[in-house]
Amino acid sequence: MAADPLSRVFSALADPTRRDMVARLAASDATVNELAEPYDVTVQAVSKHLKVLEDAGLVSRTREAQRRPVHLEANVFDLMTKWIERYRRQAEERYRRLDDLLRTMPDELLPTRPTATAPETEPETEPEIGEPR
Amino acid sequence: MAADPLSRVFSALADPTRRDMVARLAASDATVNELAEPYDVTVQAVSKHLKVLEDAGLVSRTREAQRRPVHLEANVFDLMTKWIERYRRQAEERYRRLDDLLRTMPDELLPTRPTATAPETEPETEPEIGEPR
DNA sequence: ATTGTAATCAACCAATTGGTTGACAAGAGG
DNA sequence: CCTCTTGTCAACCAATTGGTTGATTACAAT
Repeated sequence: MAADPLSRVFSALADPTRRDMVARLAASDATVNELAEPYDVTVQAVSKHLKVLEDAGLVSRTREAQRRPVHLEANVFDLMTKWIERYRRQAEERYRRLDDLLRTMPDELLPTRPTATAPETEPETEPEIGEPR
Repeated sequence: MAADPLSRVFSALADPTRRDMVARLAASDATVNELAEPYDVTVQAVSKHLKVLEDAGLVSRTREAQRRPVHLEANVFDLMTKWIERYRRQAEERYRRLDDLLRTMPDELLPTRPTATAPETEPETEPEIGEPR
């Protein structure tokens, strides 16, 4: 159960049952049994799912008598949206630049894609990347 | 390799190597060998990673001579952001309502959390949830 | 003290995952 | 025609995952 935080969050939400639990927890806190009720799996399986969500920081459990109400920690969503928006924006910026280039270029100069990386469209800036492995 | 589209996208991004590839593809298209270069795994492993990204719709390959340049399809990000934003907003809305309630409630009426689901803070609307499984 | 309820722990199992090596297909260029 | 480059396919392997059953912990209530 190693892995960086971002991987844990993405991985936790890669399961439909877990996503459904998150969706329901967005409406209100719930106990493990309440959460387990709609699914046709054992309570133990749901408990395991909750452990995954908890390890990802998406959920917290505050013990209260013998019940352990589960609470959604929605702020962790920011981790993902930040990552996604960063590269989405970068890709869009890239399209915009390519569009500009094609629009201002005389038709007879349009290249027939000599290689995959057209030097003009890729200024080779930003040597740093997201996560170096 | 079944699973719904959303699960595939989340799952594809749950791997650091795959996320790094997406990050680099946001800057420019690249061939499989170019992509494989920074990582100390075989080209075959990278090819497998690309298959996962392709199945998730995050990436497309257009064959071009014997090279197959890989291209990022950034629009698929919307699938995730839509899902995330929906429940993030719902959770925030819930906090807002709870804050309002506590602020307008006379101090001596504050309950000692009799059960996890306080009826006043959870109007029981919206019986439909994300994905019923 | 006994019983019941809520939840977790432990061991096991089948399927999936991320990696490997080795063989192969498809072009490009001599 | 041969060879090199680029990439995939196939079979295998260890580790992880999502599920099960059975036992156990921790309270509450009778």
